[in-house]
Amino acid sequence: MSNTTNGRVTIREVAKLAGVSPSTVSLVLNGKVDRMSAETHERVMQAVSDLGYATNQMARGLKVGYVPMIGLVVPTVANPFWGEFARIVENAAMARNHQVLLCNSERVAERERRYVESLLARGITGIILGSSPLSLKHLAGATKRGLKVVAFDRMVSGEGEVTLDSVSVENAHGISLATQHLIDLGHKRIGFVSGPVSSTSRRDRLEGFMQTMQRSGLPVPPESVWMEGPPPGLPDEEATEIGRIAALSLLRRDNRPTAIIAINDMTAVGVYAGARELGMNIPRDLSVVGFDDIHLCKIVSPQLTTVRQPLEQLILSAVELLFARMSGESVEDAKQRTFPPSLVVRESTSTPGDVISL
Amino acid sequence: MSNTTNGRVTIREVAKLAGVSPSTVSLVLNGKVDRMSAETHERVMQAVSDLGYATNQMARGLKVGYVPMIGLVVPTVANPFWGEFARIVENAAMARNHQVLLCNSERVAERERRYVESLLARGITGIILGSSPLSLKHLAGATKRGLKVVAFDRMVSGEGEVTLDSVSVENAHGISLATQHLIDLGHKRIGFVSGPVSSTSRRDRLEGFMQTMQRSGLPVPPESVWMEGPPPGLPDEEATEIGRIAALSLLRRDNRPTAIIAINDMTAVGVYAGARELGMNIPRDLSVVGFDDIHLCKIVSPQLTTVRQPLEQLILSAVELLFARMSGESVEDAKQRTFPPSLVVRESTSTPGDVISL
DNA sequence: ATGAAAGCGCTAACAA
DNA sequence: TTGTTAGCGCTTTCAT
Repeated sequence: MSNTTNGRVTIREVAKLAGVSPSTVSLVLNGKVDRMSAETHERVMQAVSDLGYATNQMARGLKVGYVPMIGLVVPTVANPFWGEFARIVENAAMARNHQVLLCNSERVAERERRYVESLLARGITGIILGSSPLSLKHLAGATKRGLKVVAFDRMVSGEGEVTLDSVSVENAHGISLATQHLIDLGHKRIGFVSGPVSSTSRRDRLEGFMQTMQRSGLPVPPESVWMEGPPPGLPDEEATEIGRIAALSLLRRDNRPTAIIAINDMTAVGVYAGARELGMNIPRDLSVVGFDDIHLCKIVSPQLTTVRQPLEQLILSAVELLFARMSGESVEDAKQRTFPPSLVVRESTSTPGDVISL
Repeated sequence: MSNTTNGRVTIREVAKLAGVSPSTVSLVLNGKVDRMSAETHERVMQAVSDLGYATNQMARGLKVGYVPMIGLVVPTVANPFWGEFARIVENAAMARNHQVLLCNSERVAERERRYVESLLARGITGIILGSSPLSLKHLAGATKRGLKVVAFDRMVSGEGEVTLDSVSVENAHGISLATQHLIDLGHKRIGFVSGPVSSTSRRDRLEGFMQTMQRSGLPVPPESVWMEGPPPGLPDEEATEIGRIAALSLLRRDNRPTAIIAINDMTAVGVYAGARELGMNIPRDLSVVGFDDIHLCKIVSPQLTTVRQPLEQLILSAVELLFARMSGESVEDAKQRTFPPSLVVRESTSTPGDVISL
């Protein structure tokens, strides 16, 4: 295969073997073969495969100014939702011959900024932003220098803010589906467990909840919506922990809710844990609904009723948008694509029973 | 900040501002300041920060032949175990100023090979192999060309095989802990759910099970060991599905096992699902133990008894080994580090009750 | 203690 | 239709 002593095969060796110049090889490699003799083309291809040549991406990247990679910034792939997310992004990127550089922001803006800076230095020109603080000021420098980013949270465009493309599910509508489902079952006191409302998607979900309750004339006492952050010294899996703590708090109150809507599935599973600690049975004593529809929903007991986010579609759309931007295609500015959610009723919701006393 | 029209700041501009030559700037950037006047050093640093200079990694990589990145190959980060794994690897790499390029092999060797090929082309010189087919023939080319790899499965060194570094938990011992725990509780018919024995870690776990049973004089009828693969058209989460199917099969037999040991936690959770489908209660009707101790163990109900793998330690050790190899430090050949597992008893195991009839 | 020069492997005008 | 040439931005001898 290789005939160099130590390193990899270069374009010159291919050229020599094929009896052409390096630039001709480059032309072939880059598909610019319109006005090339079929015979030359063939010879080059042969040499490439004989030598097992593969383009040195560092050299190519230096020359052309970019590299076939995209960045993926998520809070942490230790959370199964983001794990699934990352997997789908990777496959979509692979279909376009790109690889993905994984960045777990751990939700700290400074870390995110440093990551983005380093992506730029590596010649990456586009990133997918899974979730991010409400403000994107820390990314302003990068976007100004040409970094394309498409976000999953629809971004607020405040003053001094970057406006950018986004793809998202209709969050408010999704939650309203969930809320209405519970109301239809007969629930009147419904809790909402969110954690910090740190993104537009969270804000929209909360809003959808409030509006639907209001529409049905049901009161939402402030104590029934949980927006506290994770306990300090957060464990790796903050979402479940928030759910657990929140459930403990909400369910110990007089006039406790008979149902809880969680901001996402992992949090809902945390609510399961909290309710169990109090000896409650789901759904008999408490109905729970989540958001996202991760695999886990079908595994936990009882299977979780949730709002399905068409994740694959969303991501495919995001990746498509990103590649359009990266290749300089003109896309109307700051496109916001949204997709419809759907309610998936499983076992965790039922008509409210008698409220058990603790 | 930047004073170029469009692109990034280069080393020449820094040099100009500092009134020195580009090579001096490079020297500073690479910490070769032993015999440099403090004053020059200072001026360069100042210019770097004034201009917000950041090294172009493509150019640097081209020159030096490698790039501050490591590859991470796992079956799929959609599986929470590998998600946690990836997160820890990323943090460890970050501590060494490296980033990680994520590769979901989906357990297909050809895909793995293509990935590794492309990592090489990008100037990556080291990878962590989370799990891999038993044979590593498909990586022989890459290792021959200098790629360093440390694996999590201890690798068989058959003929024509690559021998490489590995870090792993004492798998057989871990399972023997689990098996003995069940035996001590009074279980006599214990099932083992593995899925395909495709790696040494799986092989070792199975072995540990067989030996411990034998030591106690307990028979292991072949039907009580499940080694079938995922159903064709595998869903994204194969591990849980294997567990579910296996449980369904094992538990429907006469003389069904009163306890099941699963090859890992996700599979154990799948066993939960299967048992539930049959109306069984865990641990009353069936004891279950897993392996790994992922976060989920504490979330599911009942909390899963499992064998804890000191994942953080393992990964830190692997990354350390990898960086030693990458920097050409002499490490004895094909180092195999192993770490001790520990049993974590939670709620999913108890003394066997009467065997319920289905 | 610092600078000049060469070149990593590739691509893209421009020439031929 | 193909080759020549000039860098991309950086590091690294080798001079000074």
